[in-house]
Amino acid sequence: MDQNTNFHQQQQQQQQQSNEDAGAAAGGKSSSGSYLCRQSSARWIPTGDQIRILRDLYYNYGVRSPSAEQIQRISAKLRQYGKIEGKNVFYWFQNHKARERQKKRLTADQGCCYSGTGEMTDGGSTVGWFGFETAFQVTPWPYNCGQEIVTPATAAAAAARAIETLPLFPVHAQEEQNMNGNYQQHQSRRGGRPGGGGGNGASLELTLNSSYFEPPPSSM
Amino acid sequence: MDQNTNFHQQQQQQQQQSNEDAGAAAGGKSSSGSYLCRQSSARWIPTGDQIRILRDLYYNYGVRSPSAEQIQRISAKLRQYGKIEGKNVFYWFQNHKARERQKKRLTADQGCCYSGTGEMTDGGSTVGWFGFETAFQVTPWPYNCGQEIVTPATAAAAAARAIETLPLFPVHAQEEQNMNGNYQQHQSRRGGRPGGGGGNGASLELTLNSSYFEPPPSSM
DNA sequence: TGGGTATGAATGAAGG
DNA sequence: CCTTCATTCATACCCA
Repeated sequence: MDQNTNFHQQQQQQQQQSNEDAGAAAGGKSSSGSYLCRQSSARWIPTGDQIRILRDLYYNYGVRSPSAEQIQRISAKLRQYGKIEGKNVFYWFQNHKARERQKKRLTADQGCCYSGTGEMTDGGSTVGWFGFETAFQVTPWPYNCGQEIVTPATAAAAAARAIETLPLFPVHAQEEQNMNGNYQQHQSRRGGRPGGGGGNGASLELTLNSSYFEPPPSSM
Repeated sequence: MDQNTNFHQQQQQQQQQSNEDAGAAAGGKSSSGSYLCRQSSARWIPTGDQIRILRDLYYNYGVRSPSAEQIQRISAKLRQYGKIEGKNVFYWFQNHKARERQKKRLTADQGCCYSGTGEMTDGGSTVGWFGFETAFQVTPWPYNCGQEIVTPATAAAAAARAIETLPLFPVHAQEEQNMNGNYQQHQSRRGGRPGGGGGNGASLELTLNSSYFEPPPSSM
């Protein structure tokens, strides 16, 4: 029982131990197209190493939209760590990029700068979102008004060479596997006073129709 | 030990049978003896008011997939009732919609169970992608050393208007006594997730551009 | 205490 | 590209 041992990683690299997953590839997918029961993983479940590499390519080498050949190369490479297809790599980059943008879009925009509502005091907590983060590198996202991923030019330049030869460093795998999980959202006092405190029901009706049109209270 | 002492929030209308405002009392106590763990719970725990509003938007106003701007607005609004981030709102709608659908599907589905589809024997594994890669042949090297990324926080003004003009809460916000009778969610607790860090250590250096991979998907 | 359920969060895969 | 769907994991929280 790990009770509070909070060291569980946020990320879930579910199964898919090593290359070759039981059944799935072995033609086990035939029979039963029933949606109710998934006979085998219909979808690719990246292994920790695969994710590590992909993330490295993305953050350290600036790979964002690999071309077909690159995808082939990458997938071939990653295949060493588990079953994978080109489309998986393709989708991975697409999703990763899209989500990064989405996150940005959802976290800050109009206001530019945090609002002094009092709750948002924590700078880092608000940006938990996906918690992407290279295992080693850093990609300090300029949250807030920032609107760009830095990715040092060096890395970009290196990317060119990287892809061609795809160095891919020897993934030093061990220790932390929670590359993705690490966000610490302190939502401590979210309930500063939730409705319960004192008969919320009634007070609610007014708040909505009024504020919705106005800019956030105290924001900006 | 009272590990978490989760005093997150009161209210947790699982099945909102009684009422959200019911257990609101607890709020307010700050800092419990909990150490070692962000008792603040890693995940967002909506307050009764927040849920009420979200549900109202969902059921009474048909909001199902709010846009980024709407999400921001909504979250700003809900922030009055407790800490919340844009992603929370985003996920809330996504989950709510998905689950409603799933439920419906599960209950109304039993009649048609096809079994027998999946004609795709084990063959298409690696190549089930048809000409996908070919289609992407278009850009050999999209990323020059410059990291494109266009400004995100731009074209959005138009969409923003949507929510502003939305009817949004006339004055009565509640009464969405949810007509759901019983929830019957199946849960396939399959667990798993091994691999994690353990073991690779394979040196990953190599040269893909050589000829390790199959010939480039140059047109099919 | 443990099981069960509800639900937040994450992400692969597509659709448009 | 952006949005949406489906699935699954993780966890809060209830109840027996």
